[in-house]
Formats: sequence, C-alpha cells, structure tokens
Amino acid sequence: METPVESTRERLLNIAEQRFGEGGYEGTSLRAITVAAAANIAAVNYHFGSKEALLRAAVARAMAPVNTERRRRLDQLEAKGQPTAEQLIRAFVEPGLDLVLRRGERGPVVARFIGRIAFDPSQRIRELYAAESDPVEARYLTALQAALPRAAPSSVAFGYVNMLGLLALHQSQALARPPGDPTDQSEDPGKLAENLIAFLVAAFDRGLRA
Amino acid sequence: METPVESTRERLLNIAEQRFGEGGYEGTSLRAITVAAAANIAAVNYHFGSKEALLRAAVARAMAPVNTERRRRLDQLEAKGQPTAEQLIRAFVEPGLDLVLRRGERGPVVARFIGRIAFDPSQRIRELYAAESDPVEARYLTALQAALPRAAPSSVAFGYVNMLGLLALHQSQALARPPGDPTDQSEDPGKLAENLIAFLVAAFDRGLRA
DNA sequence: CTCTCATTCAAACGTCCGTTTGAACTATGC
DNA sequence: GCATAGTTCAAACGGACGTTTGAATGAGAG
Repeated sequence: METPVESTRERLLNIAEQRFGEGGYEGTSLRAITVAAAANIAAVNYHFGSKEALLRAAVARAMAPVNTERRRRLDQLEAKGQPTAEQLIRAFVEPGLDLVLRRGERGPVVARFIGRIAFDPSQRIRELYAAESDPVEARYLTALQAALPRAAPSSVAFGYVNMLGLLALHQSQALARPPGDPTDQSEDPGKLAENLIAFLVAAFDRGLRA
Repeated sequence: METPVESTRERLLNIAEQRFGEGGYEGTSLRAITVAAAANIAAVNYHFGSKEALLRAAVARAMAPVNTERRRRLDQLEAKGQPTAEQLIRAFVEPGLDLVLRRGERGPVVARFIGRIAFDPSQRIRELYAAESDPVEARYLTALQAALPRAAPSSVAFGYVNMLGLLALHQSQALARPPGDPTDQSEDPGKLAENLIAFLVAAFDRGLRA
C-alpha cells in the first residue's frame, strides 16, 4: 500500500474546502467530495458525524490562521497607542487576502472557500461562519470607531460591513472572469490587497457621515 | 371558484422570487415553491419548462424595471455632456436600492432575490444573472472610465466591481442582523442609498490608483 | 499468534429531488 | 348541445441525496 502523506480526514477537509468553495454547501454532495478524496462515503460520518459537521470543521481549520494573525496584528497596534483607520484596515484585510496570493499553493482554494461560505444563501451556514470569526472581528469594529471619532458609530459600522463584504467578494473571486476574457481588467493579483486597502481607506476617511 | 387576482404563473414567479432569495437556487425545491403558491408541482414545468427556466423568468421580470431606469438615467446624463462620477454612481445604485426601501410592498423581496442571485455559489446561475444585466452595466463602466481620466482603466474596473458587490450585498440584506439584535447599528433604511453613494464616491474619487 | 481497537468498505436505508404522464377539469366558440 | 384548447390534477418515474449498518481489514500490544 502506498504511504499516504495525508490521512483520510485531511483529504476530506482539503477536498471539502475546494468543492464547497466552488459549488457552495447545498450545491456540493458528500458523494462528490468522497469520490474526489478517494474515500468511502461513510468516512464523512465516521470522522465528522455529518455533512454540516464536516463544513464546520473545514471552516474552523481555514479561519484559524487568519484569526490568529488578525489578533496578533491588532494586539501589536494597540500596544503602540491609538491605531489609525488605515492601520486597522490593513491589519484586517491583509491576512484574508494573503491567502489569495499564494499561487500554486492551497491559498486561493482556502480563500474562495472562506469568501463563499461567508455569504452562503443559507442563513444557518452564514451563522456558522460568523461564529468562527465574530470574536476577532468585533474587536476591529470598536477599534475602528475609536479611530474615526468624527464619524457616527453607526456610520463606522456601515463601513465595517462594507469592508467585510468586499473582502469576502475578492476572496471568493466570484467576480473573476474566465481566463482569456478580453474584458478582464484585473491587475497583477499581487496588488489586489493594496488596491482594496486604498479603496477602503478613502471610503472610511471621507465617505462616512458624521 | 374564487376569482384569483393573480394567475398561477404570477403566483409562481412571486413565490419563486421570495424563496430563491431566502434559500438560494439549490437550497429551494420546486415542491416548496408550488406548495407556497398553492399550485400543483407540475405547474412549473407547464408554465416555464424547468426549474432553471423558472429562475430565468423570475430574474428577467425582476431586472427589467431596474435596467430600464438605469438606461433612462444614463441617457439623460449623457445628453447633458460628460457626467461626473457621482452622477453615474447615483444613477446606477439608486434604481437597485429603491427596491429595498419600498416597505410593505414586494420591493425588499425582489431586492433580496436580485442580490442573492447575483452572487449565487453556482457560476451557471451567476452567468444567468449577468446575461440579464450586462448590456446596461457595461455602459456604466465605460462612462465611469471617461469620468475618471486620472485613474487607470483597470482601476476604474476594480472600483466598478466593488460597486456591483456592495450593491448586491445591501440588496441581499445578508448582513442584516436578526431583528432586536442590540448590535444592530443600521440607520434608517431610507438613508441606505445616500450612505452607500457617499461611501462609493469617496472611494472612486480618492481611492483608485493612477 | 491472539486480542483489540481504529478505520475502511460495500450495501442498503428512507427521503426528497426535478421531471413526466395521462386523465380530469374549465372556459370559450360554435 | 358539442368540440376545442388551455389549464390543473394525482400519481408515478428514475435518480441523487445524507445517513446508517455490519462485516472486513489493518496495525499494534500482550
């Protein structure tokens, strides 16, 4: 027997990330996942318990490093006094978009998975994602409100929601045209983070109501 | 027999809008739609031909007035010379968000339906939506590029995609917290359009790279 | 070797899916 | 009256779904 570098459990998580990111939760069957992972259909319920539990485990694994990095950056910023809005936006967005940039690795797959699940049509799935990221995200909201005292708290919350949405949008790559499309105006994807940060900073600094 | 103010065909379209907007395409069954519409399961295939054809008809009906209004506004602006970016953003966003504001009517249902389908997990569904709105939207992109000569065309395209995403996001109301949630910072929904336009104008004017 | 326990397997469970069928009903024109 | 075309109906189609079962397989410990 060949020595599998990945356990069945890991293969299931990897393929689930990919397929859930491509077809969404409802649009992806356990059979499609287990066939692609070269595993038996019963393996999902053995290792995770149910389809939803598999999704939960995949979300938790995918979000862990992002949450950790966001926490680390926010701690670091707050230790040096009141951070600026740009610093906060950068510290929030970059950990989520660094995934997209890891070409050739699993990064883009994980990014699409996260971006897709965050705005899944089913509210139950969205809540499942929110439970995995809420604690860190809430800290950024309050920090942003402190960094933008001239804007009303509800306006900052409005901008914050927009930041979440645009990040998920670019993570999911739902807007990417098929390769070779002549109308594709996308730049070097390495600049995506800088473009998005500049876009958000301008909107936060001058586009929020008092 | 009672006189039905709506035909079976119209009831199916109305309920399909509502259910597809709540659960997405894959997550909504024809049986759930036909039961809610008090119609027979076979009525869908009789009136439309298939589940996907029902969705296509619902998208076409929902988008028609939005597209018409966007075309009308753009014609009107271009007749008076080169429009500003703010004028273009307003002419694009307001027809889409006016739906959300029609409280008590079907507007919010239609808005959520449109916003959800525009970013459905399935690429086939997204393309189906794009086919219904592309012609008008493309005109706005070129007009925006003309209105922002200092920004690179690819940067304007980047901002344009962000505008589409944020509009769909607020249409779908995927971010609205459940009623009564104390963290709900949303303002008077009547001001949603103004807040989003101000947010986008600032980002387009000062957040795009040369 | 034997026992143990974790893992994998083929097969089947009941349920729901989108779609199709052919008869029954309804309203209108003759 | 009768014929006709449009619509609705209960019922069934084959297939895919998530889940469960119980036996087979594997490696490691005594």
